[in-house]
Order: sequence, then C-alpha cells, then structure tokens
Amino acid sequence: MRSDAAKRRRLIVQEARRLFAAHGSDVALEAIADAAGVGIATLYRNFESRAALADEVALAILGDMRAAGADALKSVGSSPESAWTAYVQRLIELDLGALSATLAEFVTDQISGTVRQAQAETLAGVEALLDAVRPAGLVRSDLDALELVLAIGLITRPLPDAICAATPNLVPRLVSILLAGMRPA
Amino acid sequence: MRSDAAKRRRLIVQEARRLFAAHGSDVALEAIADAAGVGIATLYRNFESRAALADEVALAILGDMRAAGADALKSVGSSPESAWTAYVQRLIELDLGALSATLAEFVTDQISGTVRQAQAETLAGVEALLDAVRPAGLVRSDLDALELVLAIGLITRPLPDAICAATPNLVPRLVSILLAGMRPA
DNA sequence: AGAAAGTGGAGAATATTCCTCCACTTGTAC
DNA sequence: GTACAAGTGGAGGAATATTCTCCACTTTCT
Repeated sequence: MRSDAAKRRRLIVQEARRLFAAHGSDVALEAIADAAGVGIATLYRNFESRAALADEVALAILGDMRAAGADALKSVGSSPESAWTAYVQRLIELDLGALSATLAEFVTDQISGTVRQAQAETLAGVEALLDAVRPAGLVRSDLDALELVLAIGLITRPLPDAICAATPNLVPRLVSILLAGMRPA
Repeated sequence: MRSDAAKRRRLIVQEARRLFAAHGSDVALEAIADAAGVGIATLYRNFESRAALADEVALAILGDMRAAGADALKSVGSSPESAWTAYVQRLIELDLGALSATLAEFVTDQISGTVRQAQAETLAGVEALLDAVRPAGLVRSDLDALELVLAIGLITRPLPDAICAATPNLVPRLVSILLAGMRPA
C-alpha cells in the first residue's frame, strides 16, 4: 500500500469517528469523505460497506479505551483518586458517542468477530481498573464495567447543536454528578 | 369539531410523542400516522407541519411535567425523600426524550411563543420543587432546574433497541446513580 | 521516465419522505 | 331515516437524499 493512500485511510477513519460521534451513525458517507478531504470513491475503495467503516472506528475507540485503562492502572498506586478521575475524563473525550451510535447498531446484526473480541477485552480492562480503584473507596462495589461505559456513552451521545451552544459545560457537570453518584453510599 | 375527529387528533399526538421518544425527532410522519391508525391525510389536516406537531407534543410533555411538580410539592411536606424520588421517577417516565429530541431542534429556530412560555413556566416549577426539597438535604445547593431536566433528558434519549434489550434496567440504575450524585457532597 | 497504484467527482440508480387530491365514509341534527 | 357537513384514507407524483460505479486523470516509487 502506498504511503499517501495509508494516510488518507487513517484520515477517513478519524473523521468518521468524529462525525459519528457528533451527528450519529447515519451521517452520509459523502460527508465523511468530504471531511477527510478525499473523494467518495476513495472511501469506497477502502471500506466495502458502512459497516466495515463502523467496525474500524469501533476498533480504534476500543483500542484507545484499553490504552487509557492501562495508563490509569499504572498510576493508580500513587494516587487512586486522580488516576480515577483522569481516566473517566479521558473516556469522555474519546468520542465514545461514536461507539454507542455505531457499534450498538451493528453489534447484534453482523458484528465481526474481531470487534466482539476487542469489546470483550476492553470491558475486562475496565473491570480490572474498577477493581484496582475500589479499595480506595472511590466506586460502589456494585458498579460494573458495562454500566460505566454505557453511562458515559449515554451522556456523550450526539447532542443537538442548540443544546450544546446553550449549555457548553453541561457534560462536565454531569460527569461530576455521575462520579459523585458512583462513590459508595 | 366532531368527536371522533378529536379522538383521532389526540391519538396522533400520543403516538408522535411515543415515537419521537423511541426513535428520534425525524421519524417519518407516515410512521406516526400508521401508529395512530389513521391515514397520512388526517395527520396533515390536523398539523400544518412537523413543527406544529412537535409543538403540540412539547406542550403535552411540559404540561405533564408541571403536573408532576405540583403533585410532588403537595407531598414534600410529609415525606421529602419519597416525594423527591417519586418525582424524578415520574419525570423519567414522561418520554422526556421526545422533548429533547424535538424541542431542542425547534427551540432555536422558530419556536412558538406558546411553547417557549410553557417551557419557562415548567422550569420555574422544577426550580420551586428543588427549593422545597433542598432543606431536607436531598440535593446539592448548586443544582439548577435546567441541569436536572437536561440530565434526565439525556439519559432517557432514544436508545438503540439492541442496548435496550441487552440491559433492560440500565435506566433505573443510572437514575439511582444520578440521584446519589445530586445529594450534597 | 514509465508502470503500478491511487484518485476525484459526475451522475445513474435507488430509497425515502413529503404532501396533495378526491372519491368515499361517518357522525349528527333534524 | 335521511341528508348534508365533516371527516377520512391512501395512491401517487414531486422533491430530496444517499448509495455506489465508472473511468479519465494524477501521484508515487523505482
């Protein structure tokens, strides 16, 4: 594969992720191509179908999630509290909305084995971090990984621009409420 | 207006509300007509545009919210805790998702004065309840009405069926986390 | 320089949604 | 019961959006 072609491919995935997160999983493929500054044909050459692109986006996000989890695990020993809040903060910024918007729709249909496995591994990683953080009294004992991920996914889903503009710091506020609510009673 | 026509009109609003909440604000108007068991022409005869229908849905929801607030205010004296949780529970069940899905999109554009006013009154009602509940130590002092409403709206937004089916009690769980997080630190 | 790899975007094909029209049905007043 | 006003359904044309192919052209790499 030519190096310029590889660069374009990465750009497509990146923009797809951004647009999925911002406007939902059914954005026009042409909009993605436009955002990436490539022709629609280039997108189709790289991804056989919308689902194939969505899979790639999902894999990218899941990979980032695992990386965030690994980093947090490393620093949990020195400062559990800041490791935990930084981790959640980082999850928020991962465009998880794109995950919940696209993956959810393909998960049940024809999900590729690769994605399913990545998803399972990622959840296991989240669970591991939760276990590491729990002794510090930062999270309820009954909170599980799936719940955490879905909660963050839900509050970071595509939001009408009107609301975004009117209440710019809504998400941080909600996150702080969520974090507080996740502490042991 | 003939009585059967009035019944059909109510049915249309009801189904629109349900479908807006379940599938977002851009469901086909024909889907709404179908759900209500009427022809598409009947829908168009009653509502000049999608926006008009959305306004009517919004008014219905806002009305229900005020009613819930009034009821909660009545019982807050005898048992603040149960009044508060019952109120939040009731908000959850109001298809607020339909509000955030439709209203948000029209709010900034060409929102009718009626809706805007109903919205303001509703928010005032929520604020009043918050004030009434605060002395009992159930909510942070810095939590405002808009935040509460948006938080509930966000977590009750249309969710892919796949997720709904896989995690049926996700919403109640999140609500309990939210409620806990809203208590004073 | 030349071959292989890659590109863009016009446009045909398809799908979806909107919305009007009118022959027909239903409620109601008498 | 009958007659008329009120109301109805849904076919179907117009408008719009999205998908996806094709091929003349451009770029990379040796």
